Amino acid sequence: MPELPDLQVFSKNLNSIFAGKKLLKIKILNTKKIKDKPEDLSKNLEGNILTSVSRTGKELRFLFANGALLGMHLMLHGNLYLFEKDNENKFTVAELYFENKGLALTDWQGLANITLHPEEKKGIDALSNQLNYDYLKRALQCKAKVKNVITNQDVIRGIGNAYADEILWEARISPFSICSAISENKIHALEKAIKTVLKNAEKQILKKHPDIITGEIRDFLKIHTKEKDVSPDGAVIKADKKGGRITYYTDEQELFL
DNA sequence: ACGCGTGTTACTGT
DNA sequence: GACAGTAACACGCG
Repeated sequence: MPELPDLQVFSKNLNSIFAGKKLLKIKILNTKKIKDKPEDLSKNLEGNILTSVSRTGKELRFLFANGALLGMHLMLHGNLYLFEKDNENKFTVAELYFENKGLALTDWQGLANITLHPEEKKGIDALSNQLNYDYLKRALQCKAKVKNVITNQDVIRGIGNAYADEILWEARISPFSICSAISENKIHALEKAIKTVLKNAEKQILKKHPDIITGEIRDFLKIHTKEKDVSPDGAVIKADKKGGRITYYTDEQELFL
């Protein structure tokens, strides 16, 4: 369920809890989406000290002192739970037993997963300094719709359906705009909106739920919510649904064709 | 009760 | 090839 700002907070909190601790055991309970063999995971990770937990795109990364890197993706429904001795959570995909506490990854669909040594993806993280005007300008040299491009993880990593709507409203760009038609001013606005929307969301989440490591907080979203009928400036919020995914937008957003 | 909802991949269609 | 759209994954929640 979570998007980048949630994951950013989770990674900080997981880092506080587990960095410097030794992983005693890793157990895989659902192998459906896990390509690594359980014995390979054990061999590479068990007995090693966790150096840090970080986030890149929508992926969490557990770096160990021996250089091993474990990627974790929560997908739509992944949840993380701490446990003391025994994990009793339903739909557990994997369990990590650290010396101080256990961490369980659950997902009723079984789609959340972990990957040993995840490959470097080609997209740039949404909060990276490399995501500047020049990069966006180049990325937008195409005929696709802007929302499809900014949620394409091969272009920008970390922006999902909900925050894409928030960002495009903040930049006052219609999600249906054709990328190559977007003005330079609006590309600058888009760059700024990506940073401000995501960073502000992280701040809001930290303020209300400083210790959170799972779930999603989005009660501060301005546009992508069915709770609201109008934008902060009073424009009617419209919804466009396709394939079970909803795009929320208003006529305040300039449409480039 | 039943519609919703976040991500990714694989596939079809234009 | 470029781009859009949809199903599948199979539950809890209100």
